[in-house]
Amino acid sequence: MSEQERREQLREHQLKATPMRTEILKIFQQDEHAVSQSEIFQKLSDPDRVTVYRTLQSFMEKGLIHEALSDQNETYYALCNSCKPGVHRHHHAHFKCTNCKEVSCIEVESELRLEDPGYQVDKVNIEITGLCQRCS
Amino acid sequence: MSEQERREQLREHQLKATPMRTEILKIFQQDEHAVSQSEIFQKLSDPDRVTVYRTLQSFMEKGLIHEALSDQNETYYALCNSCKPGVHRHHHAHFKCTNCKEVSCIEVESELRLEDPGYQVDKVNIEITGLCQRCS
DNA sequence: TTGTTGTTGCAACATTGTTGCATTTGTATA
DNA sequence: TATACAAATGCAACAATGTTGCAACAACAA
Repeated sequence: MSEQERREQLREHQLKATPMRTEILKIFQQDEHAVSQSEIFQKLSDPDRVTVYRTLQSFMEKGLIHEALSDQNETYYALCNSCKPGVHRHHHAHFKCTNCKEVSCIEVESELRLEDPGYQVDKVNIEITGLCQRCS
Repeated sequence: MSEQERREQLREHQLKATPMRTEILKIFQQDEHAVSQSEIFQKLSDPDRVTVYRTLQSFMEKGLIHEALSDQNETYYALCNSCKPGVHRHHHAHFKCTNCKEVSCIEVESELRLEDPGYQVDKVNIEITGLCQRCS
C-alpha cells in the first residue's frame, strides 16, 4: 500500500493523516502479525511515548486496530478487518507462540455456550498459547 | 475456614505459613470472585508492594491461585480448584461484568477447534465481558 | 490563504513492577 | 526445647509504563 493510500485509509476512519499516524499505520501493514507496543517504539525513528499512546488509542477508537492480547505488561495490537468505529467484532482468537513470541489472529470454529444462562455476553476474547506452524 | 486451616493449606502447597501469606489467602477465601491486585493492597493493613507481588507470584507457582484476567493494567487473580503446581488447568472462562466490575470464573461448554490445524495448542484463556446475573 | 480544530511534543507526575541486600522468621532436626 | 538453615520480609533504589496539562503546531475545510 502506498503512502497516499495509507493517508486515505486514515481519513476514511475519521483520522487526520499526520506523518506519525501514517508511519505507525505502515508498521502495522508491514507486519502480518500483531504488533507489540515496544516493537512500535523500536521501529519509530524518534518517538514520543505520549504521542504513540494517544495514536494507538485513537486508532482503536476509530476501529483501525484492536487490542489482540496483553502478555505480562506487553500489549499487542492488530489491524481490524471487520470492526466498526467503537465496536470491535471478531470471529477470531489470538494466538501467541511461546517460542517465537509472535502473536497472530487465527480463525476458530467455536460455539461458546455458557452453562449458566444468567450472563449477558457482550464480548468474547480468546487467547491461545502454544506453538505456531513454523515453530512446531 | 479457620486461621489454622489456612496455614495448613499453605503448607500443603509447599508454602511457609507466614502471617502475610495467611492474610492474603484469607482475602481470596472471603471473596467468592476473583480479586484484583489493588483490592488486595486496599484490604491489607500495611502492605509492602514487593512482598505482595512476590506472594502472588509464589501462590501462582504453587498452584494456589491463577491469573484470571488482565484488564487495563489491573490484574485479577482467583483461587484454583483443580490446578497442580506449575500447571494451571481450567475448564472455565473468566467473566468480567462491565457494570459492577466483578470478575468471576464461569463454566463453559465449548469445543474449541482451530480452522488451521498447524498450531499446537498449549493453553486457552477465554475472557468474556458483559453483564453478570445481578446486573442484567 | 486563513481559521478552526485536532494533534504533537514536552515537562512533570503517577502508577506499576523489579532487583539487591540485610534482617527476620518458619520449620525441620538434633 | 534449642539450634541451624533456607526462605520470606521489608526497605531503598531503580526501571518501566501510563497519564495530565499546556503551549506550539499542522491538517484540512472554506
